[in-house]
Amino acid sequence: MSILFAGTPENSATTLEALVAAGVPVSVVMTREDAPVGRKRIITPSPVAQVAERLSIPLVKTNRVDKQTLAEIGKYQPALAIVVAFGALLKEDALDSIPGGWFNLHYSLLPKWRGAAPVQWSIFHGDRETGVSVFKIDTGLDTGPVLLQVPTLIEPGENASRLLARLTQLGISALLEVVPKLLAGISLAQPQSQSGVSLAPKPTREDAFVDFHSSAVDTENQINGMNFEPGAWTSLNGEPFKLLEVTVNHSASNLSEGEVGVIDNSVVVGCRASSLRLLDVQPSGKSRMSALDWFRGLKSDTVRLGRDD
RNA sequence: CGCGGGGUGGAGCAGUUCGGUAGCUCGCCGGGCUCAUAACCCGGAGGUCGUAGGUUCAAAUCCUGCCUCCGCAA
Repeated sequence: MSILFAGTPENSATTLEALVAAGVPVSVVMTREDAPVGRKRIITPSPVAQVAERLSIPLVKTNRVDKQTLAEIGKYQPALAIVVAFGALLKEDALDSIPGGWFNLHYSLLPKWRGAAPVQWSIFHGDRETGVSVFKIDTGLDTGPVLLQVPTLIEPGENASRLLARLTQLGISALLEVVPKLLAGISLAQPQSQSGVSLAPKPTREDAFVDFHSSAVDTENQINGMNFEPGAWTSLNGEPFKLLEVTVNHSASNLSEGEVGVIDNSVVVGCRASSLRLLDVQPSGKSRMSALDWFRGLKSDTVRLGRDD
């Protein structure tokens, strides 16, 4: 009895490594093809590929799960497949090709936030609770019956990167609970609820643009949800300006929306009827820096963020 | 060779157009004031101006190569 593990990014690689360390019999790994990374566009194997190579597990690199790919995978005769952020949809012939079926680890409490970016949108919309779901993949987008869900509270000020790190660990424990049962032929899948469905498409750069016309709470949720992928940003003198770490400011301010000032030794920007403290920022062409350092080096005293002049 | 912005004491910046003795806001160290302080006052340490070469009486500044950080775009 062995399994196929399919995945691509960092959190998927972490999961693969943990499963193997716990004794899960992974006989073959599928990941996306090497892709250009960074400004220099250096062709780089995915994090999952790197872990598979280090662990000497057979590796199949492909961007589409077609007949040829299925044939290659078939050589290893996996009893079932575990998918953690692979990055491609599976068609019916693929789903039928593995006897035990394909199972996905998804970072939300389905049917909420189906799609590519559940972590980002759960924070963006100010959810208090999220979690992980293990479900059996069908031809829909994250619509299959659920085997196990583990909830967790979203912490105040938690951004998508930090939440993903926690959910990765939670997901590992969920898989370690489910996979042995699946290998033993035990499966207790429950259909997803018809109500409470929401979609979590990959955020656009526009989704991550901050204009400070919303309340400080909503703006903080937007920034934390969009960090660090694709990255919350606003505009400063027509240049992009990244907002890396912020928190709601609870002391009084009379700053207008987008206006920046210093209050109680911290940099504050006005939002609708409220304000936000800037902690870490990144001006265009510069490395990240503390907001105080940034403000100290400015020439002008009147600074306004978020306008598209 | 995709477009673009940087590299100046520990941090963030000015100075470069028009070469001529290293500046600002902080931080740090010491002292003072204060019931006290992240506030205020006085003093101090700390810089091969990314790097290699070139031009010049003289280069942070002008010319050339290289290294490196970053924003877009992909």
